[in-house]
Amino acid sequence: MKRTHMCAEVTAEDIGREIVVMGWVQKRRDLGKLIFVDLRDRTGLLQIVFKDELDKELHDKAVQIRNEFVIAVRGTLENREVINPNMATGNWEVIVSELRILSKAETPPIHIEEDSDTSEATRMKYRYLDLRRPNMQRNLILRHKVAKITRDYFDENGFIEIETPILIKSTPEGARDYLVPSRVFPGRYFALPQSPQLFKQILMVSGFDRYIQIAKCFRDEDLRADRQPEFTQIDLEMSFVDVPDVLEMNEGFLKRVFSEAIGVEVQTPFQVMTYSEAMDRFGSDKPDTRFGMELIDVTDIVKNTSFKVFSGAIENGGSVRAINAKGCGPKFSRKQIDALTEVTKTYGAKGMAWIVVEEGNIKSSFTKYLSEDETQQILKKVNAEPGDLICFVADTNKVVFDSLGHLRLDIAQKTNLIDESKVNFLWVTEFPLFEFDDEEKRWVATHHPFTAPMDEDIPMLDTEPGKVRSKTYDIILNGVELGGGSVRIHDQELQKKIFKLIGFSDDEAQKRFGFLLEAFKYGTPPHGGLAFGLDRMIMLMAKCSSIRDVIAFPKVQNSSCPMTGAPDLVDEKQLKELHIQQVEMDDE
RNA sequence: GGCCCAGUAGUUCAGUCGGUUUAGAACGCUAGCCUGUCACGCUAGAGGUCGAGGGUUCGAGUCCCUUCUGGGUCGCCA
Repeated sequence: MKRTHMCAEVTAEDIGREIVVMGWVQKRRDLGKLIFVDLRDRTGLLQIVFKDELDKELHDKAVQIRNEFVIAVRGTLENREVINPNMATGNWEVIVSELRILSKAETPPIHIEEDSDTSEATRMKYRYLDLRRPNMQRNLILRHKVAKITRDYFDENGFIEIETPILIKSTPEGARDYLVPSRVFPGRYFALPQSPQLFKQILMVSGFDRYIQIAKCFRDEDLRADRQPEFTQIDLEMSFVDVPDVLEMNEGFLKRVFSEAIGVEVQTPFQVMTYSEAMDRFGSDKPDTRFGMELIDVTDIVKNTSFKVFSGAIENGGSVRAINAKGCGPKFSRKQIDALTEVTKTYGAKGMAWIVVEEGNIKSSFTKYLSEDETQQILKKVNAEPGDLICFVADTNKVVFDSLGHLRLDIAQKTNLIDESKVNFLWVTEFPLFEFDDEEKRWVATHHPFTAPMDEDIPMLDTEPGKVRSKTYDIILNGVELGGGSVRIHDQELQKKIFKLIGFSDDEAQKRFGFLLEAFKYGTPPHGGLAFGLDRMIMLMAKCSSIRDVIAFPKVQNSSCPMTGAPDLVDEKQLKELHIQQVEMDDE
């Protein structure tokens, strides 16, 4: 038998024709002398019918059919006696003349249906069954579409797709590397790439002008709902560009891919916000701009207050800021406000001060320590109205931003403040070039050591490196970091200066990135690029809450794969070839 | 490494204060009946290491300790 149609692709024109369809048995309804089977393939369902009166032998065979059997049927497509309006192919059915049971099936541990409520553990172990579910199939088909549109768009804009190696040299900064032992060189290791960063810059030196790759990347760090140890980036790099060129090209890409893949039309150019503005207004470098509740700085008002929690934080160089949860006063009990305090403590706050505004009265955890004037000034500054719940954190700026930024999201979620239909793209730009690493007591590159400083900030490299802004940009969608990149340094003298600032001696720089520095000696175009997290992009497009749902075979939280049992022990012989000896671990 | 949630039939769950003969329900599964079902229906039945180990107790699915598994999160992720 040769298949003529996919299940859901039959049309009215096929009525009366003999067709052959193949697939899995979704559901069997055995009425005795009449058996209905819903046959499923990638496209959907089609009802097939076995009638005892037409062919006794065929009917007896059909009695054996069970869920998830793989069968092939030949038959005639007919109009149904009773139409099912809830089914795409509900007008028709196949009157079967020939049946082949291609494969039997045991009762599956996962029911194949649109919304499974099966546990993650079972889904991961039986991933092949989980992937039979229509929504999982849709997710992976969407992923395929996005990959295709990506290649089309960048191809049309002069980008060349080039593969970079998976076995590379370890570069110590950044995330923990996955290592691969060398058989040929005892004691030496390849690393798996955390991103193709250095290779794509070298491709610019090679003159390819524009590079694109849908690249697998690896980072040996702990997992999250939106983080897997191996993940996929849409990675690109362009020559002879500055920041606006990169932004424009990628806005075009996002506009196109959202339109073609999911029919969502977005306006370009996107909103652009500097890092410093994002932190100030939202306490986050990836603000969700679908709602307000922005941070309000009350430091000036309480600078000289006798309330030590506030004045002490300010004396130590910190600040006091608030968010006003409009109308949330009556919605939160004391117990729930305590829960909000716990949220802020997660991010290092020592506590949270609050005011509930009532008609002609306020309830508060702290205003008794303030003067009447200070309280009134605060209420005015935060635009307090009856019904408002105002939350304050006083600490270092880092803790204040972190805790209030997350508290803002937490309250918005709890009170359904977020308009889920919004698609808010946002560029966050001008991240600081350096951060001070308290442990190592030195400046480290915020993005990576090849990121260019803003031209006008270059003079500050010598005086105030912490204030130097960089030519960086992150693309944020509804509070999720979708990607980021930068314009790179192409000037050798400037590069040397940066290395020096982050405490790399010439020797060290040579040892770590020598090949790149060597390449830069032979004529380097100005260049910059960006990488999108493909998994996250698909997750948001498919409205999933975990990237596991858009990856065919993801890892679970401890980075293992329950389906295959990886990672696993290997033969002693394999280890010997790789010059690896197992060391007994001490249990302490 | 820390904190939080969950683990009882193939699946999803209920199981009260530690005590009610044999740990229940729904779906699924098995068998029989059924000619227009599509949440098919009806009848009967099978199915349990209550994640594992230890402890407390006259008595543990229930309390305590340890551990495993899955999830969320902080740290981590240039």
